[in-house]
Amino acid sequence: MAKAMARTAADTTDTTSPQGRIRRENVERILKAAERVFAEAGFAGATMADIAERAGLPKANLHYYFGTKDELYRAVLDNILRMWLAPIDSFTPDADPSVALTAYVIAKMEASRTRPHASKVFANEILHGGNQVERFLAEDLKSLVDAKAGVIDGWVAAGRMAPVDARQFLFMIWAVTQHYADFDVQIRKVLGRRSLTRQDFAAMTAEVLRMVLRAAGLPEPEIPITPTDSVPSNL
Amino acid sequence: MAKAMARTAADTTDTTSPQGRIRRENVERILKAAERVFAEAGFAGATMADIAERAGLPKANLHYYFGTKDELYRAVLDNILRMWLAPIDSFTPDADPSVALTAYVIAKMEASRTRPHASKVFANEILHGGNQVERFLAEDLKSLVDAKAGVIDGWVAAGRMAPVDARQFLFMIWAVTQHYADFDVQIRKVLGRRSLTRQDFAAMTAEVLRMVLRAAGLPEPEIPITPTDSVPSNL
DNA sequence: GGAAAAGCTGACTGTTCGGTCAAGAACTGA
DNA sequence: TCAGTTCTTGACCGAACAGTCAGCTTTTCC
Repeated sequence: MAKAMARTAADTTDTTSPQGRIRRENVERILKAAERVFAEAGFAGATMADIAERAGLPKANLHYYFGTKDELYRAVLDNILRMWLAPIDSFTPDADPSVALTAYVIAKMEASRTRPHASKVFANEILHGGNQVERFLAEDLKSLVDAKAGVIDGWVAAGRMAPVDARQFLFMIWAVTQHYADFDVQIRKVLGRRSLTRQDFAAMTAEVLRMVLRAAGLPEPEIPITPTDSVPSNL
Repeated sequence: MAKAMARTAADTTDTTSPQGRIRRENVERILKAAERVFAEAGFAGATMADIAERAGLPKANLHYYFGTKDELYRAVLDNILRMWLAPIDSFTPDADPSVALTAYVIAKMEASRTRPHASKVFANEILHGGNQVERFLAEDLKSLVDAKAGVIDGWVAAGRMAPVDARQFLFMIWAVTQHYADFDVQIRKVLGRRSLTRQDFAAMTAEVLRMVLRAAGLPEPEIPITPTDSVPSNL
């Protein structure tokens, strides 16, 4: 109950405050370890001891920075949600549908490749009722989808892409791209691969893109996809 | 350690044996309750007490039929896996791609509608490493996918559908259709619906089908989809 | 250099949960 | 009817776990 206790999850957001170097570093280490453990074991299956071990810190230290397991979990989720919304910015009324869709699919596939744990934590949360993200879904995400569905409807009305139910179309993109992170085990086993390389992802991305563009009634790109290694990460 | 203890999960499979009526009924009740609780809470988050309460039986009774929580979980998974493979039977070399794909997508969407808990339990298992289904994935499912990919490749080679990577195409169908069970919370919140009715599912199925057929370069169906209520369930 | 603040942590606690057990009730078949 | 089998269940146990805390060290800032 020391005064320091008051500085917890919420402060993670505040990257401008002059919080100590030590605090910042440790919070980051803990969040990184927690994201991984929560992804692998789910909220209930994860233990503070596991997370502590992965972070290389004693368990009591976690409780110093994050009062409770719940608080730590919410901090991990916050981190993930903030990242979730960004890449769809490419959807604007004036944008070329092909270009916007291509950029979006590539960004989502890159997210699945580079931050699979984040995707899994989110999937796990939704799967088990999403109580922790109810507000996010019903407000932030809904607003975004409403807006972007409007953009897509505009594209359709202008004859720039085939008629689709904009919301279902977005669901399809999410489902397919996130599948490569969330169901990686299944994909690897079915393909008989031990792991999915960057090359694998490049090929899968190209194929997903092809199918998505076809579903939108758009011509397939001539240029092959070259994945970059630069994906902004706030973790 | 009574002799009866030996009759556990494995017997669930054997529906022909003249096992007692009471046993059969209770095993079924427990499996049904367990599927639901495991779906809602995951393996670690589910408690035997929760399952017992949902089944309307004392906890010790569960341990009489299923020795351990692990054993019960495996029985639930077994039940689900058996169901997983069936609907893709419509993929045969001589079948019409449009008809086969339509039947498959409808079957998968119906599974998501009528057995969402099963889908969630499976998703949860894969999400957390799939240790319990490793053999299923690497053997049964891989064989099936290899075979059906061959069928699809044949369709493509015969010019009966657009060129696709058969395996990625199957992943897409799985991802999209299962998404409606696994991510139902997200879908409901984004659409602003309290629940998804049969009519909602009919509309979503039609849209998914349209996108899948387009992705396969096939003409869209003239006839609207009319969902049936008859989905075989072995639970 | 020194005092206050921030950070650290081993040892501990209360609770929850999977699993056990022994004694009895209900069912079965001859 | 009766013996054997199957089924039932409250009470209990040990392990695992989240969370606490008091006393300590390190850092910060004047």
